[in-house]
Amino acid sequence: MESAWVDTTLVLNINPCQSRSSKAMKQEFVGEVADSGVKVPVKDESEVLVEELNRVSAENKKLTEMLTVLCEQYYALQHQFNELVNNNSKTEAAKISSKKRKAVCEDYGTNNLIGFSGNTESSSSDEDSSKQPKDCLKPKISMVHVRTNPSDTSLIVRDGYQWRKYGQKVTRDNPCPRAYFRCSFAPSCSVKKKVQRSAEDPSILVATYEGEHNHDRAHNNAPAEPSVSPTNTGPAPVPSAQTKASPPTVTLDLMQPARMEDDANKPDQPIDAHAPAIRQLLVHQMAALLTRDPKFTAALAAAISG
DNA sequence: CGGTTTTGACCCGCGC
DNA sequence: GCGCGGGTCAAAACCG
Repeated sequence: MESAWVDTTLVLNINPCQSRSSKAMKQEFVGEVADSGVKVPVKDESEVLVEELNRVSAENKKLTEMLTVLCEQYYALQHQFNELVNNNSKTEAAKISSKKRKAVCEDYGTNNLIGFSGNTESSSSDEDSSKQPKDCLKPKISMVHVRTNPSDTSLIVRDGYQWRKYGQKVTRDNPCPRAYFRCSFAPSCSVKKKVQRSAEDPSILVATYEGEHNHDRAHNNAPAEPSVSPTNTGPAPVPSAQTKASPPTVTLDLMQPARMEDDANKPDQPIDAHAPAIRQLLVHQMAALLTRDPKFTAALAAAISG
């Protein structure tokens, strides 16, 4: 993806001059002259158009601002959640098994939440305690659920790190293949990542991270998805801000709104130094996704002009 | 040409 | 012991 900062202003086909053919406009003028008998100055019409253009531009700007605010809130929530997860994980970091083979503590079928569920090995949830494998003591494991476009068949979850795919397998419980990735940025980094589509909802990618990165993100200025904390011990959850393909609705998979209250109650939450860049990237991505969808732009243009 | 992806083969743990 | 299935290896293909 391009790294350059791009204006996030939505380019919508809402220019009244373009939406109306010149022929139609001529006829309109002729009709006005014929009906009233008084020539309507072209200047007035152009003023109306300019006014309309300004109004649409203001609307456009407002939408962009709303998007930015949304991204900020999303980032703040994600940062807060990741910190909580990391704090909980440190208490259980001692539980590391050298065993190569691990039973996978994944429950894709019951977990449809979009977002980040860290440290599934922490077994803090009592519902899994009964069926938890006995050797489920392994390096830090976390899961990230990412909503993607269902038509997108790639198993790529961009999280800011550099991954090298080393295998793909079709598992029994899921017709979608599972891809295996290894961190290729540092040879000493043994973090692995498994990515598989959810069996229930193919639009959801489930990424399972094993291990901890012993390095920073691959490229700090790279157009990667915002990592919540550059020195995070776990994976960086990916903002799932994809547009739904078919309906002209936009689904932003953000955290529960109730969490915003928690965020407001903790003003001393440390803010990542990369936050502005991340926000910009988020806005950029969302805007790009939205503007790429002709249905969305058409619907938005209709809504604004209507 | 070097890094990445693909893909079939192989390894190994687990259940029967 | 055997078969199954998940995970990994490694050679070939691909790509910039």
